[in-house]
Amino acid sequence: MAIQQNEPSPRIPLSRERVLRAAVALADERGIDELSMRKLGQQLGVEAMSLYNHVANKEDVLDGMVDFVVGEIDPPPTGTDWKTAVRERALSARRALLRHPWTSRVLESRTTPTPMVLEYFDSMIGLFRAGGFSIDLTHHAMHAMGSRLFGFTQELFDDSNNDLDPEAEALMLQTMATHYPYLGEMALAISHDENSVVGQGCDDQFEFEFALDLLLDGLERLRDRARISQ
Amino acid sequence: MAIQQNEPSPRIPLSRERVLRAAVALADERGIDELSMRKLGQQLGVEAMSLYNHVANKEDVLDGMVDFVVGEIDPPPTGTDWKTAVRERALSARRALLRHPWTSRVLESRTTPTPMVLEYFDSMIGLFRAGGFSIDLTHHAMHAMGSRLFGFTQELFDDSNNDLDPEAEALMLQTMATHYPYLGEMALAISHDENSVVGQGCDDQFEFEFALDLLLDGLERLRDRARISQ
DNA sequence: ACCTGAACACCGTTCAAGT
DNA sequence: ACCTGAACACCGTTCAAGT
Repeated sequence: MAIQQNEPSPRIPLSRERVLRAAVALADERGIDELSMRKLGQQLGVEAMSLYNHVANKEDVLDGMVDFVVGEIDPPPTGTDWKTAVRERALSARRALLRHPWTSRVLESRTTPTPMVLEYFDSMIGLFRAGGFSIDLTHHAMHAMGSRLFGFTQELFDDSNNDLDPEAEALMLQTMATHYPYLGEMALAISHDENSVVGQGCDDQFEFEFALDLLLDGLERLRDRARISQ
Repeated sequence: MAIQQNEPSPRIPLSRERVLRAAVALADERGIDELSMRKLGQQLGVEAMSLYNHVANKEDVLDGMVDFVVGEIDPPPTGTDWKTAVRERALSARRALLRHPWTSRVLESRTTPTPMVLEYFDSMIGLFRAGGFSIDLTHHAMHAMGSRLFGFTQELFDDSNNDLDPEAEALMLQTMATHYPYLGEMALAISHDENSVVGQGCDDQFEFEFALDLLLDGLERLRDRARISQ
């Protein structure tokens, strides 16, 4: 005979999973600015301090929330050409972000990408590579996909807050290559000089102009086509 | 005989201008997370409460900070073709945002664009129009410039938090058209049906796919060109 | 092992009181 | 007209204390 209670999910024990789910739900309903550890605890019928048994701190919660959304992105379709595969993936990502509109702002505040985010990028790189793109062009393509052309290029790997020594750096690159083969391949190709670090060797100015010119050229072509057909 | 003091800018009276300058400097040096009304006051040698004589609240400060950065973007060059004009403008915007890296995150949190931001968009639209782009293609071009293709389209005018009645809406569109001619032209063209509001009539899904396909087609072209030349 | 109460060092903002 | 001190309702987080 189960005892009925009005409390939200009363008997289910707290867990990281449950905390993150509640955080996503709260942000979806009330906005990310309304998310606080205290309100999150309240939502789970628990004091805020209890959350720290399942989660390191609020930053950890935010990381977990991003992972939750990234986890909702469909895996790349199989048996199609690279273009529809990349296309479907980007559209699926867009749908996930539309379901959780706070994600882009939270993403912008993250300093280091989580494994899930890296996995998403890695598989996206894999699609380009499988489509016959050179490492170099794939690299530019990835930057172009993420850039905002009103003045801002999203840096995938911000190397400015990097306090690792070269050996640790090389080791990290090594282990990364085993988990994210395409990311590793690209990182290696980009930084094959002495002081090589992941993301260094990215000429962000070049990448910005690459995406910008790709768009401008495409737009010009469309304009001229419209003129001719008139 | 001026009296010397070590206090930072002691005799200069407080003003909105001075508050915003200090806010930008503080965010540049210590990061946007470190910006608080209390620290901002401290930086100006004043209690936090004094700031409220020159600024409505913290949101107002953030709006002012964005305007400060947008104000640093160079005016569009004259006497050049549309492409170099748009290009120079985008590159200038990028330089401004690189000088103040917190801007993109603050921009993302703004709900309504300030007049300065509108002016920036308006003049950008003007460049496309002067370059012979149709209103329609200009509209798509503007969306494409601002979109982030990993899943997120930046909405220039988020109409979801719009509580104006149709008459007020029409009046706003009218006054907007006088201040921002190109924006007004476009808004009018987009929403020429009954329930017309600024930004409604934007098929965001279409815009996202437009930018995405423009990039994918361009990338394909580059890949094939690289293959041939090899 | 997990949850709590009290406490600490912070927030943004209001308001009556000072000059 | 501008600045201030005290106060309010919030934060994230620590830690000793409870079960």
